[in-house]
Amino acid sequence: MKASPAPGRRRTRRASLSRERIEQAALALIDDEGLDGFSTRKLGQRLGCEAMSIYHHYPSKAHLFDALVDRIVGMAEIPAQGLDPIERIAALARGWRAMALRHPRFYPLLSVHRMNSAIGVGYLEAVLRAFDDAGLDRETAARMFRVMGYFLAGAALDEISGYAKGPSSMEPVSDTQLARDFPHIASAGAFFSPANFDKTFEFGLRLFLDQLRLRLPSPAKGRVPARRRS
Amino acid sequence: MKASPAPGRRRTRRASLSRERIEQAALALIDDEGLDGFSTRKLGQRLGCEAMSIYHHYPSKAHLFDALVDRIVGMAEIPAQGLDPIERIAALARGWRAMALRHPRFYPLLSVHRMNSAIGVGYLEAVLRAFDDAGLDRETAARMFRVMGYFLAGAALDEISGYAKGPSSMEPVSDTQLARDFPHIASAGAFFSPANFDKTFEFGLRLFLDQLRLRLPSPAKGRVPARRRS
DNA sequence: ACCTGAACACCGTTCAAGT
DNA sequence: ACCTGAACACCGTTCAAGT
Repeated sequence: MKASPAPGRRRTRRASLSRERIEQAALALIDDEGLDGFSTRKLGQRLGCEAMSIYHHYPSKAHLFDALVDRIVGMAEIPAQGLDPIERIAALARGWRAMALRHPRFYPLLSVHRMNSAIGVGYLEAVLRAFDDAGLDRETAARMFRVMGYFLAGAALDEISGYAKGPSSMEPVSDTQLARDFPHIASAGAFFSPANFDKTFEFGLRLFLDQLRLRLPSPAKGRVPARRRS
Repeated sequence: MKASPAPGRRRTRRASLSRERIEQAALALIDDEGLDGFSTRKLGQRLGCEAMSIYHHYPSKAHLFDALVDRIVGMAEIPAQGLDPIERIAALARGWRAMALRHPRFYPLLSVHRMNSAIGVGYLEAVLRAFDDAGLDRETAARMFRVMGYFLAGAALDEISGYAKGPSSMEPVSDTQLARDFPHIASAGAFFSPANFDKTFEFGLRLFLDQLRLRLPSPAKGRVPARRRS
């Protein structure tokens, strides 16, 4: 992990630059030092080249980060289309969360990123298709899709900021003040710990899926839903 | 709005610096130019002082931003405690959203900020108290509180990135490709427009409140719920 | 106590030049 | 085609100094 030159073949001078190498090194740098710790100069250092060499492969840092978004979103699991739509939706939700937690330092960027690349839209298409396949009308499917996305974004951000120290530094409330002035928060604190992230996520997902089932036109239990026109 | 010196009294040399003035100018700067456009030097320019003068009032930029978080969260409406708990929860949800949209360029920072100041925890306390007052057991109250927070965070971020151009710049999917390769997204696009933000938010809020009512021990219709011990 | 100004160690990116 | 190195216009922050 220390830019070991791998002295094998002689054709590559110094493991010449490529999008693949750059993106992997960029992701590793962000995993290690966070978005604030990232810089093109540090990335160049890891790659054994000048910072400016990167600009031959990406027109700007923003474009490199766009590529990272695609790479990470592309890692999110998409269940087979033959499965039951509700099962698919649940798997997509859990897959999104797993993807977010695989690169927690990067996720804050993803959470404000508009996913309008082919890979991003392709992922969203797979999710929305599951809602359509479940038998919801178009409007309900679209809104349920959106609401689940809200839940997923918020859950990921909460879990990530729950792991990190966070940028807050002013006057954190002490435990004694918490118990005295904020009794509800104090007594619920145990449920907000990282050990509870799984349970809270599954609780929220079940809540959502319960409402989803209530909105289905028929029970559709175990039935293969017909593909909608087009 | 252009640093007009307001030539009134002669006691103040040049409207001397204060936390109040600094924070208001900082917020205005972020509203105008976004978090990326903010810098202590630009802020000094707006205040008619050197950038370093700010450091006499805050130990660092992070501390100034913490103060802005408090200031903005403090603006979120907290409904009177006498109201019905479910009404309170709905008002708190709408109030959070309104607060987020009042300073959309700042909200991305708030979304990853740990709210552990007295003001932040005080706000969370008011929200969680409403869930407890509704009659839920402690664990359900804590998890419902968290899940609503997830929904609110995701909704705010989606609406904000829906207004802005966003950092994405690579190869946005064209409308013709969208219609061809991503038919579900294409036909649902109308429901994702800013004009639909209100409806989607209210849809999600109702979905959540419906599940909340299902979990209440008794209908509790119009009844004033007893305060829980302590 | 409150503010200044030079300085330091960083950024992303432009540009002309090297191979 | 691919990479370099100096340079430019920025950052947040330290520090010694001014009033």
